[in-house]
Amino acid sequence: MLFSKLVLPTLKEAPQEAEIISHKLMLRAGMIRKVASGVYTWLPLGLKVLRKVEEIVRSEMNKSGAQEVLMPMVQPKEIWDETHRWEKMGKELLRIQDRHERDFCLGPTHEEVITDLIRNTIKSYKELPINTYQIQTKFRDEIRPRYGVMRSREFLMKDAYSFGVDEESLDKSYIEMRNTYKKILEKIGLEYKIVKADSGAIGGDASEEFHVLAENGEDTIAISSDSEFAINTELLLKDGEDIASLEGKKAPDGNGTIQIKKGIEVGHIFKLGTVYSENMGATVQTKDGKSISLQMGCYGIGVSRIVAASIEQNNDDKGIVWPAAIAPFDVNIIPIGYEKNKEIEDASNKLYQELLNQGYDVLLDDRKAGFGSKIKDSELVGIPINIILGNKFLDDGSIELRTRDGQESVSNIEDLKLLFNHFK
RNA sequence: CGGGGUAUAGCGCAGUCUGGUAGCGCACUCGCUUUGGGAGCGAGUGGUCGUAAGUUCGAAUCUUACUACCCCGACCA
Repeated sequence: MLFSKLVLPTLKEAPQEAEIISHKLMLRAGMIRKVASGVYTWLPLGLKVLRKVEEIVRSEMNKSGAQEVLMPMVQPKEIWDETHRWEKMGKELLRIQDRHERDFCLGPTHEEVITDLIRNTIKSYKELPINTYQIQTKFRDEIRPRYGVMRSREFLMKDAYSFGVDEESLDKSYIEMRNTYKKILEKIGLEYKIVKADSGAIGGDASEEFHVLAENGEDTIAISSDSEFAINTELLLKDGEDIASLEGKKAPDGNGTIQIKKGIEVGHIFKLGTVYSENMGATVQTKDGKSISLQMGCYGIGVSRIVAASIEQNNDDKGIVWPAAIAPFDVNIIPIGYEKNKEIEDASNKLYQELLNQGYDVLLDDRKAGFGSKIKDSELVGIPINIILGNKFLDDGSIELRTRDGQESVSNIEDLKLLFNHFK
């Protein structure tokens, strides 16, 4: 009735395809299933987490004053020719043709589309600055997809593009996004580091990456022992030098020594300058009637990658330990003898409704299964709070509360409601 | 693309060396008994052994080609 089997299609053993912990746990917890290399279906449980991350990102972006748009995934060759990226991008750009043999690509990023929109829409400095964003599926035909949704070919990304009249305006937008990204990662509850980075193929001047710290991270970063400064080691290494040799050396910013850590890049912010606006003729008129190319910035967050990175940073031998803000459910009600005992069934159903009404995201595990399987699954999937109704409830009305981090307490149903009421 | 590996039921595996027509655990279905840490008993369902060709009386097993997937490198949110 309340419980759909598709919510918990858990696996006792991880499929052979998975190597790292987050990938294994996402498969075991029934969050994702592979369709092709680097291409995944999100199951209900995984999608709930993905949507929670997405909502936090959206809400912080909106607070920053950015405007949400939705651009197409399929993009015509013509605009990519204008920036010469149709040539430059290589095989990572998945090219397709329509029935008229016109060339298109699946969007790996959207600088061309957004710049096209802005040049046709914004004509005066008075309408600037502006920051636009979207949360949308990207496709990059990665040389080697791996680690499940950590490095997939199709993935969900929030990409934002700012436009302003001068460098000062760009700086402001950049700082605004930098602060917004901090808020997003803090709200989600991840340990992260802002890292000086190479701006790569997208081009432009300055750029910084946001790394979630985790042992299995693909990037290696050098952190100053005595300051907030961090830099991607790919910028530090000279030819033939290995990463280990950096450890303990003087930090690049002069504050203490270098500590080496592994990180997962979940965000990247760039000052693009006028590269795209010059190529595509995105100009506005200034106060004194001069025509100038727009100063652009672009800011990306890997929404689906954050889900994997969160698991990579927060897990134990039992399974996933979600930060509360993005857990698929807040509470799991575990009845023992649900289908056999009317008293348990009624109490569970009632509690489920009431918590739902109070605004909690609640699951009722009404499967015909023993306590062992239910609690194991709950721990695997990482639901922060479990409410157990069993023999003790029948005896004297007591209910057990058990958190994912192992704290147990006993209560009765009225006190429990008061407690939950208090927290909401 | 270079190097390494895997492919047998939904998942994990054995069987391959030494050819004889496919098996185990979990899951699933039915029945009864169970229900506070992945329940027990009984009865079942499910596989053209990745694909194609070859060798052979006979191929999961030997040969060749191909494909998919995974891992290590360059790319990236």
